[in-house]
This record gives sequence, structure tokens and C-alpha cells, in this order.
Amino acid sequence: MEEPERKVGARVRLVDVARAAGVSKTTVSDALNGAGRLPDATREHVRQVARRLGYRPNATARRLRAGRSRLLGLAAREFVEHPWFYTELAYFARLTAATTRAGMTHGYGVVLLPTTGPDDYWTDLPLDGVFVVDPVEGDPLVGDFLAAGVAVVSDRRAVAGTPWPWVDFDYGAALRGVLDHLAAAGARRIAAVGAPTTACYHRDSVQAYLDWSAERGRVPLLAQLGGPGFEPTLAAVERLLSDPEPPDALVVLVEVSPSLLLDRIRKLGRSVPGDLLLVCATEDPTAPFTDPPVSTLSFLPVETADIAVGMLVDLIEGRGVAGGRLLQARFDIRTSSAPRSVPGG
Amino acid sequence: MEEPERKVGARVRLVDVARAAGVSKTTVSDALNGAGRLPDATREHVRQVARRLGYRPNATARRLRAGRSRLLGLAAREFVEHPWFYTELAYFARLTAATTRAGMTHGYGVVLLPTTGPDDYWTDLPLDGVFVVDPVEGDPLVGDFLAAGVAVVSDRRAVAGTPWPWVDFDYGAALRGVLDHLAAAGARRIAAVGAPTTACYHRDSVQAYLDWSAERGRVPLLAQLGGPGFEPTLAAVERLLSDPEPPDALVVLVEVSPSLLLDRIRKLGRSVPGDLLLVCATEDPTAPFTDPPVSTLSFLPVETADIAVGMLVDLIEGRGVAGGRLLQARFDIRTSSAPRSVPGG
DNA sequence: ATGAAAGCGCTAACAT
DNA sequence: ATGTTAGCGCTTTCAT
Repeated sequence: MEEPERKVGARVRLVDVARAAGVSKTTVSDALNGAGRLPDATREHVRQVARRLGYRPNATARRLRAGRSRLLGLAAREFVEHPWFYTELAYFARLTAATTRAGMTHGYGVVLLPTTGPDDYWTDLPLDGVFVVDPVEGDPLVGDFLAAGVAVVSDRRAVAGTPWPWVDFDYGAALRGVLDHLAAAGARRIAAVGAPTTACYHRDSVQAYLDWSAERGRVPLLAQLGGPGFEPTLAAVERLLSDPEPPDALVVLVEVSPSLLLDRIRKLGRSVPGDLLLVCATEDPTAPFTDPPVSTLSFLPVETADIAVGMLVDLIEGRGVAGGRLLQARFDIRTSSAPRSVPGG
Repeated sequence: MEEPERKVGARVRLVDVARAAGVSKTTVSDALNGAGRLPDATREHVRQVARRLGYRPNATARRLRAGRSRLLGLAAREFVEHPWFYTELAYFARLTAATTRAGMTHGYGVVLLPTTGPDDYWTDLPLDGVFVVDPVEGDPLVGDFLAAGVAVVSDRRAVAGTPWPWVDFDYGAALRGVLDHLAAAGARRIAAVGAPTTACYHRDSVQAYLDWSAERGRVPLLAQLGGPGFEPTLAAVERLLSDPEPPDALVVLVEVSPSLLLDRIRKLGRSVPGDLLLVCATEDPTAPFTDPPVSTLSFLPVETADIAVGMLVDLIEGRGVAGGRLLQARFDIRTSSAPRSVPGG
């Protein structure tokens, strides 16, 4: 009956609780946050009043006060020129989910940044840090964030010696491992599908493929994609397989559904691994369940996200972060790249 | 040379710009936001000083002042008990990306909410609204948000007559359309894979399947899944196909990769559509490109996201929102469910 | 045409 | 043991 009149719909504020409980704002704050040195009775009383009034602290106000937004951004920069849904690629889907989870364990919310949009959209978001995936060379987005005092961690060293922390892989070494495996399994002519994107993953992998081929006097058979999406990938595979000197092994460096790919290869009259050994760089969880199971090269999105978020949080909260972390890709060998013939002796 | 000393690393504030430009905070604010009635000279001068100092407005402070966080949450509530990566299902991947995009066009950031986590994690986020996907019956999350004054829109009417706005489909009608199509194509025994989840999509679809079967005196052949993931789905399909009275048509109501599914069906010695007509409720973009192309039932995640975000924004910004929006599912008929025999004359 | 001052809702020094 | 007060950085009346 004694409730002070308030506009309906208006949120209950800390001061309302204080008034209703007959104490000061400090006491309410302390009681609710477990701070200060209040007698249990007071604490409990305040809590009850707060609950009764349906009090919810204003998160924005707390964050302004704390000087931190406890919000992280996630940006994918590959194919920035195309508007596309990066969550649709298995790698990004996992990375997105893992980043969200990792953020949560540190008490941070994760905001998804669209690939494309007005410039001021980024800078108007209250972010403490950003995880930039596949930054392009001299990425303006990264520059903007750094200039705005927002912590940045990227998953690739956009350029050698980036001044911000990173998590990365030795793509060249990973690809050489795959190529060596295929050669050992009897492959004479290994084709590859890559993409000439700004991401150094592709640049490094393709270079490793070319180098590896040259060192062995093999003529490379390479298809380079122009944009995101699985259709260009399938088209590229068709082109490669109909080469006058057709390949007997294939490495697909862009994300593609393994079963869809097998489907298409079958349609072209080749069998895996009989006519064609196959390795895909993909996070698609179905790879072990296709017929035949497909060998995959994984760049560990979950681990990457965990480390990147850890670094961001350390940076934001003032704990220093050493330069970068180099991880090792995981190569899962399955039937699709099983030795064609068991060498006698 | 005259720069007032500031701690290195400390952000430049509005007041710093004001001092450097020799004007008041108001003038700076107006100049930068295109407000007020300043002479162009002043405006330009302030802008230059701001640029020179690298001034970035503090987004949190602006939002506190504005009384809005301009932040939206996205929560998926199916299988809340399992910790899983919902972005990995094609439907959610699209919905996530589309929600992010729609948020951006309205000037809102979108925060991804994990399926599982400490309760206070949600409420501590500064959200103006949440898009709750597949809320469970009497969902505590929804209750929490409503109690906290956060706007809620859900994609399903969790219960008939939810008090908050929604976007939804007539699942029963959609499924009946599919079943009629299959029957017309010559199917005698139609099997279905569903999931006994809290989502009314499943409840309604499965019910429609049972009703439709009963009305025609057909014995239903139904598999119900216990959790998320494609493995249970494939196992269920295997079980259905090895029924003593095997089906000649299959409707898969849970998200699964069409090519993986075809793969498995082929392994079991059936051909599509020869031995088995197939329809999948999936957003997997590869469906038109499998061999054979797979008929799909789509629940339009992009349109759903656009509408849901539009409603949320209207709600937040004080424009009223009428109850709900009922959309029509899209049924794309492809070779996998092509008529088995052309009825003569 | 420009500035002073109040206040968004909260927390934390610093009284008492 | 509890309250007073000063801000976090911004926008916005309202004066001048």
C-alpha cells in the first residue's frame, strides 16, 4: 500500500529498493553483491525487498561504472567483399559456438559482427575486444579497433609480426604432411582445390602445394576458387577430374560437405579410394560417417576459440599476453586416402 | 606541445576534445552528432580536433544515457538440457546469420546466448530484447527476461496464446502437404523421423503424421530421436528401413545432411527415388545438388529472423506489435520424391 | 551561438 | 554498521 507511485512499465532501480527497504543505495548494492560488511539480517532484508519489487540491476550502468563492457566481438574477414553467411561453413559454425561458450566461461557476451555493413556499425558497439578471423592484409577493421582502444586477437598472422596476439597454424607443414601421406599411399598425380583469398591459410597452403610439387618434379594441378560457397568447389573438382592427365588424388582445401563431394565424384564415374584418394580440410562432423569415411585435416576451431578468447580476456583485464600461439593441425586418416596397393616387401 | 598530460593508454573522452578545441562538451556533442545549430566553421573545427586526438565516443555511456543498449539476444532452446552447438545445424546457422544481419540493419548488435550456462549470465547481459527460438513450455528463460523488462519474441507459440509476439508456421498443414504429395506419387507406406522434443514444431508435425495416417487407415512407422546430432538420425533411418514391412517413402523432420542421408540409404541397398521416396525438412543448401536432388520442406529462417527482429525493434522502440505472424512453409519438390509410376490415363 | 548543469543507474571512496 | 558523495562518459534541457 505504501509503494511510491511509479510510472507503469518503468524499471525498478537500485534507489527504489533502497527507499522501500529504508536503507541507502550503498547498503543495497553491498547486500546484493555480497560486498561490504553487513549483518546477515540487513542483507537478507534487502534481498527480500529487491525480490519483491522485481529489481534487476541495469547491466549497462554497471558496465559503464566498471569501465568495461564485458562484450567481445567476433568477425570473419574472409571474402569480406561478398555478403555471405559465414556461419554456414562448418569451420565457422564451430568457431562461433566455441567463441560464445568461451566468452561465457569468462563472463563475457559475444556479439557476432556481420561480414558487411556500415563502418560506424562496428565502432558504435560497446566492445572490450574482438576476435578477428582471417584478417585481410592491413585490415582496416583491425586498425579501427586498435585505434579505438579495443583489444584485438586474430587467428592468423595477417602479416608476419603483427603487433597484436594471435593463434595460428603452420599451414605449409600441415599440407606437406598430407601430401607425403598421399604419395606414400601411391598417388602419382595429386590435384588441389584452393582459394586465392586474402586469408594466409590459403596462400600458405597453396604455396606449400606448389613447392612440394616442384621439389619432386611433379606438375601441379590446381584449381583456385573465386568466391565462397560449395558450388564453385564442386565445379572446380569436375574440372580437375576431367583434366587430360587426370589426378589419382585430391586435396580440397576449402570447406565442403564430404558426402556431397563424394556424391559428385561418384557421378563422374570415379570411385574413392579406388580411382581417387581424397583428403578434405573441413570441420564437417559427418566426415567419419560417409561411405567411405573421408580423411580430414582439421584446424581445431574449438581450441582456437578457447585460446583466442583467453588471450582477449587477459589483454582486457590487464594481464600481459605473450606474442602468439602456434598450434598443430590434426590429420585424421580414414578410408578415403587408404593406400591403393600394399607395397610388397 | 600543449596537449594536457594524460596517462598513456587512457581513452580520449568527450571532455578532452572540448578542452582541446576550446569549447564546451555540448558543442562537441552537437558538432559530432550533427545536432544543434552550430556554424559550419565550429562544427568542422571540432571534428578536426576530435579526429586529431583519435576520439571515439564511449558506446556504453551513450547507451546508458539513451536508456537502451541496442543489443539483442538470440537463444535456441531446443535440447536445452544437452550442451550442443546449435550453429552446426543448417537451420540455426542461417537463422543466426540472418538475425545478425537484421539486427544490423536496425542498428542493433546481436549477442549469441549459449544453450547452457549459469543463470545469472543471461540476466547480466545488457539486452533490450531477445529472440527465443523453440522456447520450452513455460520457459524459465522467457519468464526471466519478461520479468527483467526485456522484450521477447519467439519463433514458436510455446503455448497457445503466448502473451508475447511470435512468428510461426502451421506445421500440421505443411506436413500434410508433404504426405499428400508422397501418396500422390505412389507411396503406400510412409515412414517418418521426428524428435520428441519440447519444440512444438516436432510435436505438431508428428501429431499431423499420426492423424494423417489414422485418417487413411495406414499404420504409422515412426522413429523418435532422443537428442541432437546426425548419428541418432541415421541410426533411426536404418531401423525404419529394416522394418519387416519396409517403407517406400521417408520424411525426415530433423535436420540432417541430405547427401549423408542418401549415402546411408544407398549403403542399405535402397535407391532413391526408385525404392524410396525422400523428403527432408532441412535448410541444408546442398539439397538441390545431391544425386538425386532432395525434396525439402523449409521453414524460412531468413524471413523468420527478419520478422522477429522487426517485431523486437518495434517493441523496444515503443511501436506496438500485433500478436503474431503465421508464415507458410516452402515445399521444394525435387527428384527424390518424383512419382514412381505415371498412372495411365 | 554556446555553455552550465543535471542526470542515465550504478559502485566505491570516504565519512560517520 | 550504514550513509553521503563523487563520479563512469555521455546527451540534453535550459540559460545566457
